[in-house]
Amino acid sequence: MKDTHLKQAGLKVTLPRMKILQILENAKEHHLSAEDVYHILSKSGEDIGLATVYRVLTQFEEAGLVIRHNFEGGHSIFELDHGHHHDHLVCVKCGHVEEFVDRVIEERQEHVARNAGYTITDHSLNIYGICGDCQKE
Amino acid sequence: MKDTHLKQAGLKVTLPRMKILQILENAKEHHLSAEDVYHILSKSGEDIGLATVYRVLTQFEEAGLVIRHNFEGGHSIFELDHGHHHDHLVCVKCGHVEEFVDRVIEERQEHVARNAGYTITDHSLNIYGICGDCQKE
DNA sequence: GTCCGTGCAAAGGATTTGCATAATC
DNA sequence: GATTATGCAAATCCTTTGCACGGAC
Repeated sequence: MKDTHLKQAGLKVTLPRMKILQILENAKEHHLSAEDVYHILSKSGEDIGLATVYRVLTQFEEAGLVIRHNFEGGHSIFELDHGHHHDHLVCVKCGHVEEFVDRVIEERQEHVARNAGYTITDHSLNIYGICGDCQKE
Repeated sequence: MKDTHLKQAGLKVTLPRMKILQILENAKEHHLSAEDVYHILSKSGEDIGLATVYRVLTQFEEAGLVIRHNFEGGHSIFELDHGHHHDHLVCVKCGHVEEFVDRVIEERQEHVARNAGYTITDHSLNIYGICGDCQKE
C-alpha cells in the first residue's frame, strides 16, 4: 500500500523511500526533523544517508505527500499531509508540537490577504509558548 | 538622540551601532536582512564587517530595540520594534513584506493557546502570497 | 589605562549537490 | 540494460565565534 502511494506520486519504489514513509506514518510524534528521521533509521539498522533523507523528504514535499514547516531557529519539520490544513502550537521548552485549526482565523487571513491585493500561496501560523506539562516544572 | 537609545539599552555608543540604528530607522523597507544592512553600509562607504552587523542586530534584539523574524527559507529579517505587534504578508515573488494587524486573529490565538493549556511567549503569522504588482506581470 | 567592541577568518549547523556506484523497472 | 536513486564527501548558505587590535569612557 505504501508502494501505491509512491507510485502514484511518480516515484520509484525504493527501500529508503518506503522506510521513510513508514516512519512518517508510524511515528508517535508526527512532526519530525530530517535528523529525527535519520536517527530513527539508524536505530532500525538501516544504512541510509542523511542526504538521502533530505532528498526523499523534499521529493515527498513536491509530491504533496508531506508538508514542510520552518519553525524558529531555522529548523525544518516534516509531517505527512493528511489533507486537512492546520496550524501549530509549539512548546519552546520541550519542543512538543500540537496542531489546531480555527475557522475564524482562517477566514480572517483570507480577508486580510484579499484586502491587500494578495493571492495566498501559503500561510503559516505558529504560536510559541510553554505547554501545560512544562509549566508544572 | 540615537545615542540616547543606545545608552538606555546599556550599549556603548559606537559608530557601527549608530550607523546600523540609523539604517533601520531610515530605510524605506523596514524589514531588512543582515545582508541588506551590510550592503547598505558598504555602499555608504562604511567599512563594517558582516559579523558585526549580526552582532549588533542580535544585541539590539536583546535590548528590545529590534524584532527578528524567521521567514521561510531560513532567512532572518530584522525590523525596529515600534512597540505595536503586527503580523506579515510576504510576497513570494518579489520578497516585499507588508504588515498587518487583525484584532480578531489576535484574540482567537489567545483563545486557542489558553484552551490547549499553553502560555504564549511569542507567535508568528506569516501569509505568503503574490502581491498585486507581481500578479500583473 | 581598562574594558568592551570590531574586523577578519575560521568554525558551525542545516541543507544541497556532484559524482561514481547500485538499485529499480 | 537504461534510467533513476543512493551514499559519501565536498560545497553552500546563513550565522556565530575566537582572537588580536583599536576605540570608548
